[in-house]
Amino acid sequence: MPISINDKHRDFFDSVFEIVKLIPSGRVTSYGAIAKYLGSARSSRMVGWAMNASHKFPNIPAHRVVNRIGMLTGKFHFSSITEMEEKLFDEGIKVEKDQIQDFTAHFWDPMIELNIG
DNA sequence: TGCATGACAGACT
DNA sequence: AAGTCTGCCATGC
Repeated sequence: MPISINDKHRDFFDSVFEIVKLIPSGRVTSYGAIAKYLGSARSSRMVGWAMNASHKFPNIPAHRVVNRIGMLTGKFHFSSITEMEEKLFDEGIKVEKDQIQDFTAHFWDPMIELNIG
């Protein structure tokens, strides 16, 4: 494995990736929401770290994860700083000055969405 | 080994 | 209300 993720962390990272993969196109969620869903609400920074590592894996829509106020703080970690915004735009999400417009309407909360049913 | 640093968030002042 | 501090925990130097 070229990635430096230890076994004991793989679970957390994997869980994060699983959730991120479940985010529907055109929807977004936050680091904190994912952390909370995983039972460690205060480990949102680790979710960010997981997203950093997510680029090494396929099919992880990291662009659908932003901070709690809908700001694209992670855009610098993409191959180009406009990639994140462009991908969101393609999914129908408008971004103005790194801020997702009408953020709450696009917000996808795993605590809610993954608990129904 | 110790200290600083994050794609964060919430508490506190 | 806005700025600061703290928890989280893996990494890098």
